[in-house]
Amino acid sequence: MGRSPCCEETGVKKGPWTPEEDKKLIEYINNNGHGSWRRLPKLAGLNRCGKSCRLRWTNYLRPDIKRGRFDDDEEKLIIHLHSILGNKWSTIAARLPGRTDNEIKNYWNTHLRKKLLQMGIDPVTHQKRSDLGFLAGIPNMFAFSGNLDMNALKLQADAAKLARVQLLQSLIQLIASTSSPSSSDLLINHHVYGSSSLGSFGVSPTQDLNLGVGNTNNNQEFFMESNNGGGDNGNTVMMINGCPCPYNIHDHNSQHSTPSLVPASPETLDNNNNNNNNNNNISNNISIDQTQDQANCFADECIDISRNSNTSFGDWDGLNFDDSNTDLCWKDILEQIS
DNA sequence: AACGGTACCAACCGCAAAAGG
DNA sequence: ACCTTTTGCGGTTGGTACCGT
Repeated sequence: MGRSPCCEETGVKKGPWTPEEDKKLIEYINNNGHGSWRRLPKLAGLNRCGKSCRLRWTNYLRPDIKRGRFDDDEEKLIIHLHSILGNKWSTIAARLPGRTDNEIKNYWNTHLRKKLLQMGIDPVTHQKRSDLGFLAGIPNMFAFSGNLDMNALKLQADAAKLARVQLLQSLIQLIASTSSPSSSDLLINHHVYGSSSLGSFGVSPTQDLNLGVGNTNNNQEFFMESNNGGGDNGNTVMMINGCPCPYNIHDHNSQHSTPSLVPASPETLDNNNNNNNNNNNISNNISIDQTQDQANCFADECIDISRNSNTSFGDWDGLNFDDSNTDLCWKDILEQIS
């Protein structure tokens, strides 16, 4: 169990390897194998500690090492494996031929971790971040697609789509948390056909559900609960804190039309109160009536899109986050909540 | 051109498990 | 069973390239 003394040796060289040192190490290992790493430096004529030689070989000089950028599939696999294994870099590296644990670790820390953060995903837990702090990063999130290589385009397009879904979720969550009791007795009731998962993004199945439609995890602060398995074929109710969201954004049993706020029946209210009184434990910091109208337009379009979506993000592209002429008014919503 | 900030990544450090005597 | 040595791993550091001002 004792520590290796090799790196405590004095007089051994540290720092970057020279081409000459690399050549010596490669030639020695090609001819003799590495054998004992501790004895290798002396046998190979290198003024390095064995540990340094081993690291140089395993992380850089090994002939089967694949250099260059990580492609899209590798990125997806790393994210997926990290969601399962955590920082088990060597285990993750074993699943990516030609990649070293050090390389994957570096890539995670410099690229993928930031990507997930920008998408509002906690890179440690791979869960959606429950706070709204990531909204502050939205401008970066959408500017994110400006400096890409071709391999990253698809992943980042997915990331942008995910961000949109999460933005919608957060907006509705915020509206729910800022309503007054007099204007909160409304019920979201809409229908979603098909599913919305992040499978194509490479997040593990358990995380897929947390991010989109179909989650039944009551720990989620907000999610859409889907009943796809039953005869109702995709009847979906928006849920907040495990209870039906107390807003009627739009009833999609009828044809698409200008949404209206429909007070829920007393029975509905009672049920909601019984399910979770916290939903009415709320502050009222913004003009909820105005924001609700805007949110209704926004959510209405989202819901329509989700009705027609049958794969990962499909028609979420149809959400217009940029057009100032649109009646979505999402920017206004953001301004009001900021 | 100079400077400061940032990103990247090779290499190092220290801990702990595995292997060997 | 115990101790020492070796190896592997994950976190961190520091040099350097790049970019914006």
